[in-house]
Amino acid sequence: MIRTNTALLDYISGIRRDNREAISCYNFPEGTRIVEQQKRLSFVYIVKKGVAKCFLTEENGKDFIQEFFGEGEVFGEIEALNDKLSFCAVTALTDTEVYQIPRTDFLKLLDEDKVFNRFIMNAIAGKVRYKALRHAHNQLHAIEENVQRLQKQFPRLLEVIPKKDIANYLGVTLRSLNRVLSESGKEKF
Amino acid sequence: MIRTNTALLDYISGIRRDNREAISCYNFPEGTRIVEQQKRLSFVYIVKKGVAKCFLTEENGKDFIQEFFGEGEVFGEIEALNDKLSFCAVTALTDTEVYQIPRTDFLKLLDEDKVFNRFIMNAIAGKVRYKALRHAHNQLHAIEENVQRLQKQFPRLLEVIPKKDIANYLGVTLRSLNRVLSESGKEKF
DNA sequence: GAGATATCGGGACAAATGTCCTTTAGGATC
DNA sequence: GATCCTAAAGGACATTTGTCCCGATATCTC
Repeated sequence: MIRTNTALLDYISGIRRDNREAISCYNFPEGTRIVEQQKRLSFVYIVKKGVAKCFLTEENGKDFIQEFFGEGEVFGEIEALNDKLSFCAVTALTDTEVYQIPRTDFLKLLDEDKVFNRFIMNAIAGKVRYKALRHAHNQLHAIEENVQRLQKQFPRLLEVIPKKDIANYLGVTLRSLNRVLSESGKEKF
Repeated sequence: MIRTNTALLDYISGIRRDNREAISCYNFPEGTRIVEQQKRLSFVYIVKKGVAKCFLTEENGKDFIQEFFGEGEVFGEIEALNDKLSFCAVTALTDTEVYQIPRTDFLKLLDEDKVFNRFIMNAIAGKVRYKALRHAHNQLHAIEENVQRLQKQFPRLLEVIPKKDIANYLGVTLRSLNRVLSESGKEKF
């Protein structure tokens, strides 16, 4: 649910010690936007601290949350590779620090640093696997089971993430989420 | 919907001319199973000819179709990278020929052949992007709009793919799919 | 030809989910 | 204090989707 990749974070921190001019670090206060949807991206980002949400707004105004990015998660790498416009926006859910790598430097690193290459390859592969399992579950189960799965993965869910975001992550309305939460509570009595 | 990657297919065909011992080619008749779910995979596959379906069976017995693989699509690469069990099964929807690359040769190619590395990186990145857009749309629109989107992407849809598979791809029941198909037909009169 | 089996189509009803609307509460701003 | 946001909670109702049927049709097998 909140994805992390501490091995990648450690590695990029190490690279940065030798390469300070290429990799910069920025702070985004809670609620601010890090990446816009449908823009050309010049950078690849890696979360150093905090949690960001990555989401897509459809033409009907509804949002769908792709992932919550925690420490070490990379974003912008898909766009750097395929040279298309960003298909998601990213905003800081808490105060968030990110490493920012210019696209050309990122591609050069991929090409010249085999360890980095493998880290990124694994990160992207992880996204495929995660999405595959998540969406299969979401499509084949009722909201209640999907919520329970999230709570199991991440018990502090309701304390940390606004309910509207949880609903948007599950692809349901806030009303429906509230309903299953209160009803599954009742059943215990 | 039916994904293809002819550039990768051409490239792998070229590699195979110099490397015939590593990359073999097999034929799978319609309906046969190429990969099992929850198994350790020893190979990475690239579709040479035909269409295969990649799907996941949940513990409640329901299937969810992840992708239809057409020419040049690669599968098994996620498992080769992360060394986990397969999370999907793959069966031949039509008679299907595949190139089969032993896992160790695949990883060696990734490491030693920068062009191949980039092809695979782009292929996996493409899967992330495709899934992100697809699932956002599916979660935020009604079945009818989702079917229309598929028909627009792939007009011969209903002639080529069994309805049950289309329903499983959309994560809905066959009954619901039939309903929206017959009702959206009626509205035109 | 009789008996399996698979795909397709759809009726009737049940259950899940969405839409719309009202209320409450707290924080921010002027 | 008045006003404006935003998040949360939930009632009432409409719509969508699923479940459980039954029947038709085609193919394959013995």
